[in-house]
Formats: sequence, structure tokens, C-alpha cells
Amino acid sequence: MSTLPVFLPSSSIPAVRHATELRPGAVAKAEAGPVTFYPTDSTIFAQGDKAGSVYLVEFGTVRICRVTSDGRRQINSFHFAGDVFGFEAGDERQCYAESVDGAGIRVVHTDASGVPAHRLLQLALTSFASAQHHLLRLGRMNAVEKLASFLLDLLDRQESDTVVALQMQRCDIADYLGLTFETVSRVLRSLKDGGIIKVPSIDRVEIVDAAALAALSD
Amino acid sequence: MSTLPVFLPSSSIPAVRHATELRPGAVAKAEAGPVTFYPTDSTIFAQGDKAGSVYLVEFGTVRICRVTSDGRRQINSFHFAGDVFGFEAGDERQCYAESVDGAGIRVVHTDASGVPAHRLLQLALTSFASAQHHLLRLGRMNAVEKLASFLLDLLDRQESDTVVALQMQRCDIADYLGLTFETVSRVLRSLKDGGIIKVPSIDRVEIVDAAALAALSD
DNA sequence: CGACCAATTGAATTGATTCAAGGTCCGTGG
DNA sequence: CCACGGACCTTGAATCAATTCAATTGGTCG
Repeated sequence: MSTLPVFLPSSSIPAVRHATELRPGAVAKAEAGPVTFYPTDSTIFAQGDKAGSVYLVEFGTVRICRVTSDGRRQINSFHFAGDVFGFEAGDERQCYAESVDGAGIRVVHTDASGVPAHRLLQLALTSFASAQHHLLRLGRMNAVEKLASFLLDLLDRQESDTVVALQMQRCDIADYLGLTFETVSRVLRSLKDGGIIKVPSIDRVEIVDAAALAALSD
Repeated sequence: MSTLPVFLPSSSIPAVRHATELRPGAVAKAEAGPVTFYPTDSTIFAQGDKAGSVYLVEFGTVRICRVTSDGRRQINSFHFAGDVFGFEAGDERQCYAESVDGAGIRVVHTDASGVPAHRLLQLALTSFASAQHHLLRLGRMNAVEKLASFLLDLLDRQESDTVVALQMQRCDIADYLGLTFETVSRVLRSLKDGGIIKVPSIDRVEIVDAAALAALSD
């Protein structure tokens, strides 16, 4: 399997609505580089890399991860089309970023580029806010609440308001929510049995009873 | 118990080294307001408040919290002298801030003030980085690892390199680490029994074997 | 001293994990 | 076209880490 990113001729970019069309104010394309395609599981940046750029997701899904010395992985966040990720306090990356499902990414140089600092601040604060929200999930929610909250989060960030696409596998969800993949599987089953969701395919969840999910999620 | 902050005549500010002396570059005093004293457990800002300012800790300890609808509390961070807290993505506070032990705080207005955006960005990224670090703790560490990592964190941020002052009570530590206060108590005991720490008083921990703690913490 | 609050300690319980055994899906090659 | 292999997912049973509930200790302040 190739893990090398490749530059895309613009004709090969999938015909999905693009990040900068979805969120016009985020970062102008002119401020970002060309779209690079990262195949499934390829590395976008590694822990220890020199920081100094952020990244704009054009399409696909990205995960931001850290690992303990003995190999346990925590996924801090997932990023979809329109999201900007890769903020770092120091000059060295503390996390690594990988493509989950084949993703198109633009580099945004934060130093010399035309992106104004207040705009970068705004984007960084968005990342910070979702990290803070995730802290509550990890620290104080049980498995069912974590899943409920996660599904609603995805629902919020995707186009449909009934169907959630699960681009990542169960293991990714588990590492995001601080669970095991078996527990993720079991909880999805129990939500299904409770008539709250349907799982028409392995990577799709239909939200049948959003109110019930919301009640579970907090 | 009074929960109202009071303005301090400068003569009454405790004779501890001040924030802006500890970290000269952080935020100049001139950019911040006067020091306000917040007694133990008083509110600095509440969830739902209008955002728009950040705060500089001059002395004392602050906790940033969120609660679930049924009252479970997650403490996202503690802040000590020199720290800047209160960053918010939207215009409404998602978290609330309280004084842990009587804290002196300066307001820093982010809009009109002279603090340059790149400086604010830097400070926000610091908050973001520690939130990310905390995600790994909450998501993937067991109780012993959480405590070990927490103690080393405090050690890092305080003056002494052997003694940690625990200004917050066990319940705060528990709500920070996603544990119960009983578990915090038990883990401290087991670290004590293991000869890794000493607990000379209820609010002091002496780090006997920092290497062992480090080994446990990751 | 007595009251109160925080912290400790013990015993029973439980939610999630671990370990193990299938099941499903999909791409590849005969 | 179907059989095979491998990756991922599901399900079950046993285990365990942390919680819950309860009792006790310790420290502080009026």
C-alpha cells in the first residue's frame, strides 16, 4: 500500500462540494497551497516534525493522534472538508495526523501567508473549543453517552440531518472515545436494539430518534 | 461565604512573585486591568456569560469547569500565576471559571486592547496544547498513570523541583482526572506505599522518585 | 470541646475490558 | 463464477479496575 501523498491534477479532485465552497470565510484558496491527496492511513505530519503550517481539508477525513510509550493511541479529533487542523503551540509537533479514508489537503503557511492573525486565532479557538468539549466526554461520560454524543457531533457536521457516514472504522471511534472497539460495537448494537439508530451498512448510521440520543448525550 | 470578587488595594496583594515577573513576555500589566481578588470557590465567569476577555492569574489557582445536565463535573484545566485563561471560540462562555483558593486576577480585553493578535494566538495555542495533552490522560490512562502525570505536570509548573503544592482538594483532582475522590485518595496512598511520593501534609506532595513517576506517567 | 467538612479506608458492585470464537464483507485468483 | 484469505466487525464469557456505598479518621474553627 502506498503511503506517499501525491499531488492531484485538479481534474482528478472528486466532484464533491469543496471545503472553501462550504465555508466561504474559512481560508481562501489563494492563501493555501494546491490540493495534495493522502491515501488511506498515510501520514500527513508526524510527531516530532517541525510545526509552522496548518492544513485545510478539501475532502475526506483526517485523524489527529497521540500514542503512549506502550502503544495505546488517543485520537484527539477528526477533521472533515472545510476544517483547518494542525495548530501547534511550540515548533515541534506533539501529535501526528493521518488520512482516514483518502483525503485532499491544502497546506496553509501561517507565517508568511496572507492569513491574518485574528483569523488564525479564530480557527485555533475552534479547535480548542472542540478539544474542551471532548474533555467532558472522555472524563465524565459512560460508553453510551460517549457514542450518543459522538453521533450527534457527526450529524451536526455533515449535510444530512438523519444519516451519519462513519468514514472511520470501529477502532478509530474507540480510540477517539477512550473505549475498546468491542465496546463501540456493543453500544451501537444496544442503540439499535433500543430503536434509536439503524445501521443500514457498516459505515452508515441512521438517526431514528435524535431526541433520545440527545437525552443520552448529556 | 462571600462569593463576590473584591478589588484589591495594591498594598494587600500577597508578597508572592507576580505573574508578569515570572513570565515577562506573557501579557504586560499595562495591557491588563487591575488585580481583582476572588475568594475560594467564587465565580470568575459563568457558563453562558458573554465572552470577549481573557484573564491573567496574578496569584492563586483557578479551575475551568463544565458540567453535564445531571451534575457531573469535568475540570478542564487548572491555572496558576502567570497563566492566561478564558479563551472562547464563540461569543458565549461554554465553561465556567472559579477561584480554587483565593486568586488575584487581571482582566485582559482582547478586542480593543494593545495585545497583538499573534501574541493572543500564542497564548491560545498553549491552552490548546495542554487540552490536547489532557485528552490523552483522560482517554487512555489508568488511575495511577493519571495521577503520576498530573503530579509531574504540577511539579513542572511550580518553583520547587521536589515538592508539589496541592492547592485544590481531592474532589477537584478527581474531577480533573475523570476519577472519584476515593480513587484519588487510594492512588496517592499506593504511590506513598511504593515509596514514590511522600505526603507530609494534606496539601503537599514530595516527589521522592521522579523517574518512577515518569515511568508510570506514560 | 463539639461540629463540620474533607480525606481515608473497607467491602460490595458494576461497567468496561480482555480473551476467545464466530461472522461478514470484499478483493484476488484459480 | 465461485472458492479462498484476510481484515474488520460482532458476540459471548470471564475478569478486573474503578466506582459506589458505608464507616471511620483527621483537621479546623467557632
